[in-house]
Amino acid sequence: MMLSDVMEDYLKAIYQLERGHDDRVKTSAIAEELDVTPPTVTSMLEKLEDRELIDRKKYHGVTLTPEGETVALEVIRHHRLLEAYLTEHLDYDWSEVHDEADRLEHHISEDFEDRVAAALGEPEVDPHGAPIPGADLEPPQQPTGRTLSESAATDRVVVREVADDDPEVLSYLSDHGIEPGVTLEIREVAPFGMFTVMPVGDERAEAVSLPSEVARHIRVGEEVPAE
Amino acid sequence: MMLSDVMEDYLKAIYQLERGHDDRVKTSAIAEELDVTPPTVTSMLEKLEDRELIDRKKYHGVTLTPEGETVALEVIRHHRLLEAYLTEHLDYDWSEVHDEADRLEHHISEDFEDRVAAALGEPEVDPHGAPIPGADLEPPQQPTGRTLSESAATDRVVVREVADDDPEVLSYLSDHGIEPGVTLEIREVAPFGMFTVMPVGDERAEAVSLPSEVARHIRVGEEVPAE
DNA sequence: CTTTAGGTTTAGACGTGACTAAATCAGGGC
DNA sequence: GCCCTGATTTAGTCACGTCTAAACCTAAAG
Ligand SMILES: [Mn+2]
Ligand SMILES: [Mn+2]
Ligand SMILES: [Mn+2]
Ligand SMILES: [Mn+2]
Repeated sequence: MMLSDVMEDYLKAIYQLERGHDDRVKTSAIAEELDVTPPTVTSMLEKLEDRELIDRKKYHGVTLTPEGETVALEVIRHHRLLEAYLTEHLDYDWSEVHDEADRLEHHISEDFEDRVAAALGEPEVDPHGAPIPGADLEPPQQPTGRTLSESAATDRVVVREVADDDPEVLSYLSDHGIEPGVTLEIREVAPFGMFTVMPVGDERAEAVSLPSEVARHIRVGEEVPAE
Repeated sequence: MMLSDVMEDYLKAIYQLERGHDDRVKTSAIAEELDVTPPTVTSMLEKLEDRELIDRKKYHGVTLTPEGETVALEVIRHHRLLEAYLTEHLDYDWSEVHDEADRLEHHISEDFEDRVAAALGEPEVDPHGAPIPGADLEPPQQPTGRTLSESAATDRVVVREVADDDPEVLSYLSDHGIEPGVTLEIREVAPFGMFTVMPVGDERAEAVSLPSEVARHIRVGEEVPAE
């Protein structure tokens, strides 16, 4: 089955929207995600349905079939391995890798995928902390923990994942010491959802305030006691 | 100017056919090179002419404009840098890199190009011995020397470039000790154009016979006296 | 139960890059 | 100098992925 890169992007988008708890994914959600109009999405969904990559109920959204999910996971594996490779071996900053990976993900061979994975030592997470699907293309388990925006003042939390693709936001965060693995002390939660946090362990760190749109994309977990 | 990857492939093909001494490049030559039908080529040439990337005289072929040549050189730089990177850093054999590079060349950013070039130390040739255009995109000078098929028996020559893309042929050649840098002793030139050569300096090397189609793609130069 | 607003699909169009079949041109042979 | 063969272009078609405008369905509000 030969799929265009556009089809791959639709399947990836549907997968990610499904994980976002919209268990049936709506036309308008896909249109927004991929920045196309709803009629465009409808016609693409018809093609994906013909190929049995999605289940569709007219007017009531779609879900991926197992085959569709496998394709999506393959694309996501490519994407995240590329992001990891670019930061590890080509000196990219984590804020810069997304767009490059988003184009290349459709054009690398399975051989390339294997070699990149080997060069990295079969990594389990990408530079943003997102899990990289294994070569078996089983769905990685849903990340545990909560988002920063669901946390309370005075909590101490560890950043697990920063699920944002905007380079501006990402480089702002890393400039202020926020990246996966860092411990944060939550100083204040303002009523309009502004979180003020303080990276722990860095002498020169200062408190940073993050609006809820940003806090919502930061997944955090419990602080793990030093082993 | 936004160019599709298909347009880039046409410009690259025209560039390479121009270097092959067809100073005006014919529709049929491009069709053959890119494995499409002549009417397909004609309609693409009309588009490239509209964008002033080629000069076209109906029924009499095309030449690249300076702008078209720059695009072609950019694509070729991508291609050859990728080939070099894949062999140097991802453990590919020189016989395997062509197809991978041929797809990726259209999808990497200028930033990626720069980082790959830096990681390789601004290399001047790709793994097949072909010159890599510089970042300035000036045309590299035409390679000097002659092809193996233009050489005579008893000559000792150094392989400069193996200008073949077929992985089967390339891995056959490297299995028999023939790759850029190797010195060959020409043992025999059969009347039907079969060249029998012997790699010098490798104990276990045996003589290899190469038909003229293969010998024509091997560029050789004078043996350089050890410095 | 009816209305209506908003989301979805249908209808019709367009540009790209490919094809086949048919018309046309150019250059070599006579 | 005319003819013919082969290369090239024209003409018409198709699949893809996108769009806008219009029709249609659903579900929530009244
Ligand atoms: Mn993509
Ligand atoms: Mn990522
Ligand atoms: Mn290519
Ligand atoms: Mn090469």
